[in-house]
Amino acid sequence: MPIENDYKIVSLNDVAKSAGVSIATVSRVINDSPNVNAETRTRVQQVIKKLKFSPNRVAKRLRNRYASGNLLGVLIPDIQNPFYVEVLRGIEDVTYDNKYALIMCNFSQDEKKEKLYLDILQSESVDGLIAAPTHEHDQKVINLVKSGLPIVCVDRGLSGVDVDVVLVENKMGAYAAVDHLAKKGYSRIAYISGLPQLPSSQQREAGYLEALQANRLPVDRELIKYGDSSHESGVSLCEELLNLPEPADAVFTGNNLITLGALETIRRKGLKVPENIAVVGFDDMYWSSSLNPPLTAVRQPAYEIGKRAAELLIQRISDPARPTVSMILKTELMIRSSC
Amino acid sequence: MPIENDYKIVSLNDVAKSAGVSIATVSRVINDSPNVNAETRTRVQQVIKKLKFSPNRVAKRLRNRYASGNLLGVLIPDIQNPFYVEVLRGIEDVTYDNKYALIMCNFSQDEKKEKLYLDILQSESVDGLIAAPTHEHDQKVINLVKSGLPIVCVDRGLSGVDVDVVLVENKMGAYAAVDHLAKKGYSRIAYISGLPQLPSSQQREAGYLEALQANRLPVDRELIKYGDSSHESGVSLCEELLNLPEPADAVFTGNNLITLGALETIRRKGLKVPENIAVVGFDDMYWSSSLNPPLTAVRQPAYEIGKRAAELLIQRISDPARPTVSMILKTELMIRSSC
DNA sequence: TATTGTAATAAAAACGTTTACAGTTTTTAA
DNA sequence: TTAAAAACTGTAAACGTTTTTATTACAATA
Repeated sequence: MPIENDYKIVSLNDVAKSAGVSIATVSRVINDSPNVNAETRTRVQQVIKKLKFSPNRVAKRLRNRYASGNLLGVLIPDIQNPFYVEVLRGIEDVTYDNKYALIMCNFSQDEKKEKLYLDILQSESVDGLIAAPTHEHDQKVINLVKSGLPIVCVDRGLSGVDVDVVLVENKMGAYAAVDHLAKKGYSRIAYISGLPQLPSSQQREAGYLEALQANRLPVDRELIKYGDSSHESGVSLCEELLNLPEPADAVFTGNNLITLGALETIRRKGLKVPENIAVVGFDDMYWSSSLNPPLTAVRQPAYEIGKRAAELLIQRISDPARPTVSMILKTELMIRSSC
Repeated sequence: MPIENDYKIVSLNDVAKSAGVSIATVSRVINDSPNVNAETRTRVQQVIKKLKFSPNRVAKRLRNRYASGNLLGVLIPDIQNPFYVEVLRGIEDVTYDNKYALIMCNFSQDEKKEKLYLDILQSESVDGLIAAPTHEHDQKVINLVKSGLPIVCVDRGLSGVDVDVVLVENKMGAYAAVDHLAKKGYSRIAYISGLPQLPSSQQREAGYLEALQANRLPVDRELIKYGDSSHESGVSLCEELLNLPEPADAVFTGNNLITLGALETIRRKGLKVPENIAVVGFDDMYWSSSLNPPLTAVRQPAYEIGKRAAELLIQRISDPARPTVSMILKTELMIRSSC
């Protein structure tokens, strides 16, 4: 049962013994405390180097539960979505520069998994957490915020509690996309929504509706489809839209994966974009221009979102009292050939 | 400086006091030890539930450094590469089912970052590690293997040391791709390689050369380009190939990102695939058929790789003495329209 | 000279677990 | 009835840190 690991890990104690000082002194040396004799310091440093000592992070975190263990957590809804991967990269670049380690957890839009990972993260005594909660009333995350754990939300806010949040102008982004479609002359513009309980889905729907109204287009409830934000949902819901008695002539897709799913269906049916049906997607990808046809899309500054979120989190950790902020980033409509 | 966290975490001690037993008994209850009175057990369980106690993983790991802390590490070379994301998903599904938590570290093909993360992982006392080393002689990983830490390598092996490894038939995959191009009548077939020190790059090159030879095509060194496995390298190296006095009429790209980069260049130059230049890529993506044109590619069973690796790792943790295995998975040529 | 202050260091406690060991009670067997 | 065995429970040590408190040596001051 016990795993034998013949490798003896070197501890403060080993260093202390070898240097002929107490462990307290060694600790002071590695933490750059003042009040340690220059001579002693160099001697200890030499031993540290010789024994290849590096402090055990686990012990450190156990001891200092309220100081920094240099460990952050990230809770990602869906690692298959390139948007979140970009966010992750932004986060990681910042945390790396600030010497934080990162526990990344992907819960695949599964609430049970989310809960488990939150428990684990808490139990690992992370110093802070970046999360995209499943919905605005995600009690588990709300409790965590209330408990005082530094948290920054990305992509989705949290209702009824004061928390840092980084997101984009979802409504305006959607408006721009749909307005673009309308101005091009399309009149039966569909919307394939992601999970309807997500604030972002709702805001995008609001933008969609507003743009229709602004262009004096009627709202046809048949043209609004709700899915679960997955690639598969894009495939099937687009299929439904095309099978309508009076099919859509354009579709605004709620995220990356939905877009790709919709394109797949359109291609399989042998239809042409934008001749038979125009497409504008929410979320841009660096290879959007290699799609068939090059995709017109609402670009979210995903990397930037991650970067900002990480910066905010690190700030909050060092100053838990600073007032919370909501950072709203702009979107940009990337016009290519799909509309 | 110290972060105030008003949330009092409930410990074994709290439960013990509240239940009127010793912490040892509580520990036995949560670990399903035998030899605890049924009555006591239920009483303790009730208190646990009431106080919402959950054991502190950090303390647990510190105490039991050679038993399981239910924590694994993953070291990913490039999270932007959809291939690794699929591998990650495979790993995560298995570890989740087996109640392991995962620390995922992305080192972006940066050796310094890799080293840092390895140190952290070790210092976090992970029970095991899944890694894709930067090259066969990655000393840091080799040392870790020698130290006795359970490790499984994916995508790339490790020379001179006995370690579990999961990879694909790179050479045969590449052969199939290039053979397909040759059979279609292309004669100036280029290869854009990823990082040349990667075993996988070398094996793919070997397959490329072998297929040329088998089809009695001459080897033109100008048609082999070495990059760093990035999207950017695909963009620029493809550009070079097209600017050749006698340009390539087909290109076999060494991975996902390179493929996308190459397609970008081709499109920007106003060239048509496959009329002006045929493309076959290594690595398939679930949206490959939505590319312009639908991409012919060598599919690696990425999810499967991750899944197998995680299974092997968990096996090894519970039985450190079992002989190491190399698991070689098959590739599949997905023929679409880019060639 | 006696006292005080300061700098450097050591000793010890604490973080939350698990577990070896010891102690106590209950059960079993003779 | 009693000895031995089994079942149960508690005590304390240990994991590797940081930090508070105590100790020492020595210089400065009165």
